[in-house]
Amino acid sequence: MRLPVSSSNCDDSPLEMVPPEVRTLAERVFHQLQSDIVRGVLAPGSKITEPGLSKTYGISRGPLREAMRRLESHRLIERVPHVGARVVKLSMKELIELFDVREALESMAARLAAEHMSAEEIQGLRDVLALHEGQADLQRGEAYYQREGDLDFHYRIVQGSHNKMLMSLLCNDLYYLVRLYRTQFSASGTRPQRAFVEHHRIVDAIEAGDAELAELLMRRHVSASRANVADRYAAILKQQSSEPAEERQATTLQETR
Amino acid sequence: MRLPVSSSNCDDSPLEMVPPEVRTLAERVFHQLQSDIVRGVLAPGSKITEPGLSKTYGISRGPLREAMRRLESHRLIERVPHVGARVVKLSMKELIELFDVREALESMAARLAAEHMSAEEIQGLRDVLALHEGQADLQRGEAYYQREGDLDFHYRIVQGSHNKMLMSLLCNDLYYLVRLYRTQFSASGTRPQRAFVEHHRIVDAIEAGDAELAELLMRRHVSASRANVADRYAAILKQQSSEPAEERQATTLQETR
DNA sequence: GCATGTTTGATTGTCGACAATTAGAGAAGG
DNA sequence: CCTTCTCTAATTGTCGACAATCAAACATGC
Repeated sequence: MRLPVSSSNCDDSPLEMVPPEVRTLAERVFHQLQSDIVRGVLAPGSKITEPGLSKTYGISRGPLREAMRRLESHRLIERVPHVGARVVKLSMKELIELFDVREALESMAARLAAEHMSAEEIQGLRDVLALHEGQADLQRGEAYYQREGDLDFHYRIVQGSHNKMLMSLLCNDLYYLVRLYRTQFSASGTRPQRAFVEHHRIVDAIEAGDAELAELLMRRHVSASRANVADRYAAILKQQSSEPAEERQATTLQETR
Repeated sequence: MRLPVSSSNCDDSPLEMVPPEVRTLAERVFHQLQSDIVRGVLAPGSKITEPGLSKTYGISRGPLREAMRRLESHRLIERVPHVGARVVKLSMKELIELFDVREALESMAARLAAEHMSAEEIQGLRDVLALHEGQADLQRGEAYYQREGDLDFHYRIVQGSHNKMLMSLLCNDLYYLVRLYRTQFSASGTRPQRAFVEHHRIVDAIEAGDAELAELLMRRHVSASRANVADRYAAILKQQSSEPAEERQATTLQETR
């Protein structure tokens, strides 16, 4: 039973140009697990057992444990020796702390981007914005915006900083957590439009080479995003406490696997 | 042959109150490797093989590979599939990038510390400073200062931020790299005294609850430290290029193991 | 002599089995 | 009925062996 490990992996390239470094089983299951956690297939707080995953993904426990160790380092799962592992579940305090760190790091990225981004990279940024402009869900002001496109935008700015350490911290350590909770607390109301405007202002500052302004605008942008997420988290908590309380697992999809 | 893995581990506690979570082999060898890398026992850039380490530490390759995967996530070693792993070796550019990130993160920590630190924690900070005051090597202005004590100081401020995400990033991801290179590029000349004064100013700001000032001072402090390290790195590079070039391994201790 | 192809040795990747530890079910006692 | 203890089942930690892959040494041909 050799069920394909990368069932949701989009690049079943015909062959040639084998994916970067997805040749080893441990690599594949790592990315698969990462994706499953971020997408909510494995609910936050749910317990994961090695034999279970081993059977699910059709691999032995060796590579699986290595993948889990990496996920642990990236803060996507939490392990207790001799007990087991659970998918991480951030409290509201922790979620806000995450955004605080983002604020410091991304504002720095914006400053560096204003100093170092090439004309081509800036054009790429503009293209991303233009793409969002035409998106229907943005006009409708629905929660759909901010799902992936927003991260594309932030990704590109981080890349534009040309600071590998910064890129690694944001893209490998923080963004997966952000994506994990973005699904639940995606912005709504007038926030998407405002965010879109803020993105434009930031790109303007970067294009003008105004590092100080880019940093300031990005700091405000992330701060506003944090406020939005905090509001929605509080609203969900309130709604939960009004309901009698049956499982207190909330907004998750499934429990075990 | 059950040779004790933690030969350099100082806590052979009689028993009772077993160390936090150092019960599993993978944990022990992880900390051991981390220590050996940071202390320079395993030279930056040197290749490390699994059978070699496996024999050195007297454990099987299973737990060893898990430890290595964690070290990889923490950026202390670099792996290439099917090829092997090497101890990380930062270029001057990467080292400066590391300090840039430190600047952003630690200045944030200082700001939060000014807002959240308790009286006891501030007193602890003062104690650390008082301890340094009496240290002989500080007066002599030698390179010895800045080895561990400086980090103690920074550790405490990061703790004082009360932001777990920030603590994790700085203490688990960045400080080990900082310590790895601090040995080589430790400050000298008038820098130690100046750093000491800067530390005092920062604590004053924190005690006064002046978050903005604490942030600014910490930003300058780390920035000055980066400039110092950059100077010394450049000096070593220059000295190297004048020497004919025999191994270009430079400032390392040993090659393989 | 240099480039190319082959072989060999070692290292990495993967697997299955066994030992150690834990958490929960169930029995015994108060 | 609750507490405590024991025991069992499942999970985690560890090990040794086998297969896949790579790098360098060797040989061959031009």
